[in-house]
Amino acid sequence: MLPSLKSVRQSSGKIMSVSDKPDCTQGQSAQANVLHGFTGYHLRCAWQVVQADLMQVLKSMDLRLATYSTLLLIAETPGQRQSTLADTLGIERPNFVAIVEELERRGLITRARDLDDRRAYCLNATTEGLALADQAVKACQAHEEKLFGQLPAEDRAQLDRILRQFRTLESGR
Amino acid sequence: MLPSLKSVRQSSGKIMSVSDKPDCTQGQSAQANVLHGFTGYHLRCAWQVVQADLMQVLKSMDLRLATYSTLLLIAETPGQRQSTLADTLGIERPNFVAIVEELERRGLITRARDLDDRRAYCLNATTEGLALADQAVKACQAHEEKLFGQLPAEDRAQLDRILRQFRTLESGR
DNA sequence: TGAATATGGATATAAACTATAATCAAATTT
DNA sequence: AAATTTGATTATAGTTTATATCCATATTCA
Repeated sequence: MLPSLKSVRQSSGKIMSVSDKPDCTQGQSAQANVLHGFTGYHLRCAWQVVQADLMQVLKSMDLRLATYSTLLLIAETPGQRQSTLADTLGIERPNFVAIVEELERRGLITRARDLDDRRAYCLNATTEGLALADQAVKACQAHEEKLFGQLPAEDRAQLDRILRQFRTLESGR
Repeated sequence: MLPSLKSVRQSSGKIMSVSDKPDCTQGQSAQANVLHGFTGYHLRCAWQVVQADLMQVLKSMDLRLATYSTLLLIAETPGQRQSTLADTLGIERPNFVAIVEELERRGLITRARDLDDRRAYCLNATTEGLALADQAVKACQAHEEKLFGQLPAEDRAQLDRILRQFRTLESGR
């Protein structure tokens, strides 16, 4: 999706320095990267680190971020319709079809026709699905501990609080 | 890339409740979403908000996240090679070619053969490229103010500090 | 020196993810 | 009853990311 910007080289050179002639002085290694002045950049870097590890964890259960969050949501709120779930997850309905089909094929969820509206399906997790969801959540908790456990408990709590507040402020826009 | 999980519905139901028979009780609306217990989830949501707005801002200058960060890096560290830049940005070299070609085609950067290694190019920003980079940075600063300006200054500083520390801890792994 | 190997850049290609238009059946509206 | 809307689906295209291969130049080393 996006360049990862993992380890942006540091630069000491002046920002936006003009160079008329081809400048091939490599390894001059800059010290001040403008991006480092952006909170958004740090958010991105942090999420990238988390995502990379998370995808590894989920891969061991043959789950992707999309199938994981879908399975979890169905397990938590049984009986919901596909379109409702897709909206909740912010996934386009057409793209959601394949995800649901995969989960059903793997016996993790069931699709039952809604008696009140025969066009709609009601999605529910099977026993196996619930078990996998449970297992996945535990794995993700361990993953979170591994990643964020290094932060001082105080900072970790602050981070959570501030991110929550940010979202609250933004959603009311 | 991933489901956005924008507005995960809240649930009050017990987590992982088993449902043997098709449960079509819609709108039961859950209160406790396991995902809300994960810092990684909040990071993701926050980044999504920032990203969406950022892309809008860049779009007005006909830039994407990839071209924006590439242009900025070239402007800051002139004379670097393509492969070095690609590595720095975490972009696969083959995918980087099109990005560089676009920037060159638009007259924002130049590619000069390295005299020491005639296989390599040295990338430099043109005057127009530097101007656009400057403009883009200013636009992004405004965007940051708009988004994070609502947070208490104290929280904003904390957020920055903690995210930086997180990255430092993770990079030493 | 000359053959083997490595590297910078490019091409081709595939997989994954995201987005839009259109279809079908069932529901709702007028 | 006709027109419109909605849940689910199909078809399709655009975007991003990843891998294998190729060419030309550099480097290594027998």
